[in-house]
Amino acid sequence: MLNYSTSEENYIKTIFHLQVDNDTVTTNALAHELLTRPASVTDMMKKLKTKKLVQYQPYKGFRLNMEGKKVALSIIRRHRLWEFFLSEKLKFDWDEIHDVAEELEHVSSRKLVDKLDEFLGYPKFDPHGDPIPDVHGKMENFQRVSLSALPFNTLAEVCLVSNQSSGMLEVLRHKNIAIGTKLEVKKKFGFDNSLEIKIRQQAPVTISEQLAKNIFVKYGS
Amino acid sequence: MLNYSTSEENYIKTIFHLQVDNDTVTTNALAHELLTRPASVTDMMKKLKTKKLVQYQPYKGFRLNMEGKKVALSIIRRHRLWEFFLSEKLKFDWDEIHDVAEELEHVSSRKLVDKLDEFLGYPKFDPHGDPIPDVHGKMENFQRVSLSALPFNTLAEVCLVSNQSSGMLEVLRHKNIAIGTKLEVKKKFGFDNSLEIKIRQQAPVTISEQLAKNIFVKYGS
DNA sequence: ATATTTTTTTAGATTTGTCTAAATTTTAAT
DNA sequence: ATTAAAATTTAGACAAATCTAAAAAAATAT
Ligand SMILES: [Mn+2]
Ligand SMILES: [Mn+2]
Ligand SMILES: [Mn+2]
Ligand SMILES: [Mn+2]
Repeated sequence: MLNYSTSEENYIKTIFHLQVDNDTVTTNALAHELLTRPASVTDMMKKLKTKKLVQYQPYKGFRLNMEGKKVALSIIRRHRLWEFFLSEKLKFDWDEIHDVAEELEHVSSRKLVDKLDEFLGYPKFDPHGDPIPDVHGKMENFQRVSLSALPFNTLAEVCLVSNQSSGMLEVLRHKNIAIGTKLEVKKKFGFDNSLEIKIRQQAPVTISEQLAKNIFVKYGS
Repeated sequence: MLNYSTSEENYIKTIFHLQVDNDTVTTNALAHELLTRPASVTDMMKKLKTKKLVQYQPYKGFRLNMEGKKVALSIIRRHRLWEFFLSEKLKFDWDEIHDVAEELEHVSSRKLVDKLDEFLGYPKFDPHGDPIPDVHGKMENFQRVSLSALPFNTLAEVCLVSNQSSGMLEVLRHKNIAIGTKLEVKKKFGFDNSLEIKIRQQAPVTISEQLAKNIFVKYGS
């Protein structure tokens, strides 16, 4: 895989994210996302086309091709591994890691990334719950977050309980929650950050903030 | 402290290293060191002068001023902390760390560097034995390396023994070596990498490779 | 179907960092 | 003191990445 400039990488990565939702990516959308001007996007699309990373016909929008997606995944891999490092090892707060990772992701030594991955224990998800691509670009196709970070009215499945104390297990059994349980969050009470959740046919249940933080769910396509 | 471009930082750092030996740094020396052309150096010196980081009069060479030195030290701090990280945590070989650190040093988040420093346990020396500047730019003014990395005929002082086993201590006592002993390496036998060392008035002694690797000495201005 | 608005592209300029070739200054040699 | 050589600077060009303003194309509205 060739080396690309920081600017090229930022374009490639952002196209990747945009084309998940929108089949074909528009000049304006990309310009808006990258805080740049449509004219700059057009210039870059010409360049990425000659480098055979995107399909692009003037006025018709663009998409990454196979090679483009491979490059994008390797950038996303670096970004999320660094985010994990910053959060897990350096104890950064969640809201501080993104901007730093945005710079670190452009240090492109293959060996660095793979050794970092090993050092971190091959994590599968970054601190935001987004899946981390492995060496081959493969990753889980769902998000994994704590219940307190799950968007409302989104069906999700319990996949992990971080605190395994007997007290925790007791309250889980009482509320009818176990690995594999499908649920959604209906409401949050700002007073104590407790959540009202709904499991299939059952009546709504209330969950404390502490409990919610220790229950991890997966959701998404 | 302002932010500087990668290119500016590489110039600043290299001037710092060159002006240790040479009182005033020349255009050619810097161009040679940075693998660039003298004309490019002149251009950059004009810029660094307007940014008040160097003293520079055409044809007279240049030096970093106080602010320039401060910036240089913060770049060297980042460089050496990352080298330590790569070697200590990611288990890179010594000869692979420099090029990667050359890139990582330009990620300038202050918080990142300070948290990395903390994570690493505030190391005082990088894997090459070069001192690491602290948050305030202060550092030891000597090198610390294992005896096997000490240049020939350089007076040095034993300051650390990494292996404290009784066998180790026995052989050290027998050879009259202790913390504070002043010595120099005279010769290396390629066959088994053993070293001939000289302690003050005493007759020369031979030291095995294994032993040499565990004895650390300090030397330099 | 035409006119209007929005989107996208082109044309031309700018900034940063680099280069080569030529001019200038300094240093060294005769 | 001249002359030759070396070091440095200037002049002018170029590539990368960006911008503004104008032109062109596509989408929308009447
Ligand atoms: Mn992120
Ligand atoms: Mn980025
Ligand atoms: Mn560097
Ligand atoms: Mn080093």
